[in-house]
Amino acid sequence: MTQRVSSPSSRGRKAEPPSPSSAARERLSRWIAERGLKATRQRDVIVDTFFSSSGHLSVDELLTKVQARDENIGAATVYRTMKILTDAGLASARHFDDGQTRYEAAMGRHHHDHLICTSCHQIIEFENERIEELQDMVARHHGFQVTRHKLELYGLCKDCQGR
Amino acid sequence: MTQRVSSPSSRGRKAEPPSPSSAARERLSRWIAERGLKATRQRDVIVDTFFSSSGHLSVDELLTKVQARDENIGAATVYRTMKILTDAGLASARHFDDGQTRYEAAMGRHHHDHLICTSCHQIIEFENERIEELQDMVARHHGFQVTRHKLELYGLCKDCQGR
DNA sequence: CACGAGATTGAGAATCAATCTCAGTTTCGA
DNA sequence: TCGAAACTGAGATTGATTCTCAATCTCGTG
Repeated sequence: MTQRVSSPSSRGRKAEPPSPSSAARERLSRWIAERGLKATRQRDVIVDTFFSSSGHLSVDELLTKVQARDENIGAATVYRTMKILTDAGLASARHFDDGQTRYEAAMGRHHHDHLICTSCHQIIEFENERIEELQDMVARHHGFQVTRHKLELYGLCKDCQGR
Repeated sequence: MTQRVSSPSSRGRKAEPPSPSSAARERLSRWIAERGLKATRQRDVIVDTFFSSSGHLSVDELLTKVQARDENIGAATVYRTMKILTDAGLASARHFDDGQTRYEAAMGRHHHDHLICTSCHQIIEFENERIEELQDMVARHHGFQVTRHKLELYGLCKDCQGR
């Protein structure tokens, strides 16, 4: 909210640094081309903003950042674009218990779960192979074929426990 | 939707079995009395309907059943009553990925997690002490103090895999 | 048993996130 | 350059849940 993307005082020059998300952007171009979609300025701004951010962004947070760059971009377009990004496997949607969909970059990332601080809303990611194995065991035991799972631990992070 | 509670062809005889929910109802009376709330006919109907059902009921499903007994009871009252039941620790709210809050009876039940069939929407409960332990380990490792967690495995149940 | 303060109720309005509609705009291959 | 088809923004709509409020009900007290 108070966070603002420091607009790089572009003076026409576009330094073109090898952004870490360039691979994602390429993949998106391909995805878009492959199915007859179209590349648009709005999508570029949204995708760019999304990949230059980190963490688990809600649509609202993303919209705010996006509108700091182009105030005319509407919420519907952000929703639509994030859906495309998700379909393309470049972002993944998360539904924590605050009723808002949050997105995180997914470029070749390994599956992981989350620790969520209910006080400061910090989100920590973790992976635990052993837990995954046990989950598979449980599923197998019930004849279930699991396609995805969700493991979320809610509580107080280190910093929020004293207070 | 097409599912209907098979009315047990009651023929007048009501064996009066020591309902498993009577303890819950007593606890609720106490809870209500303790904080100056009031017992009402609507609440009785809702609570009764809830405890005579099994599984993970959505508010909508519960409302339908409730209105079969008293068509004048409104949705708001069902929402309000389930909130009380939850606060009293007699029901617990679950938020699976279908955007509806579902409630299950909680009377002295042990914590458990869920396997959810994305095809027939069957929900299977399970407990796994080992997973809980590992979760605690992960939390500890991050200095987190976990207050609750959510583990849901989505996929196809045994019956839905062939089809 | 009647009273009455305060809790409860139902209906509809209000919220909130997310989706849909639609008329005007933009993209991109021919 | 053209035009079919995809996009876009604004505002309407949906769906779940909560809120508002006037009318009603509950329950301890006299």
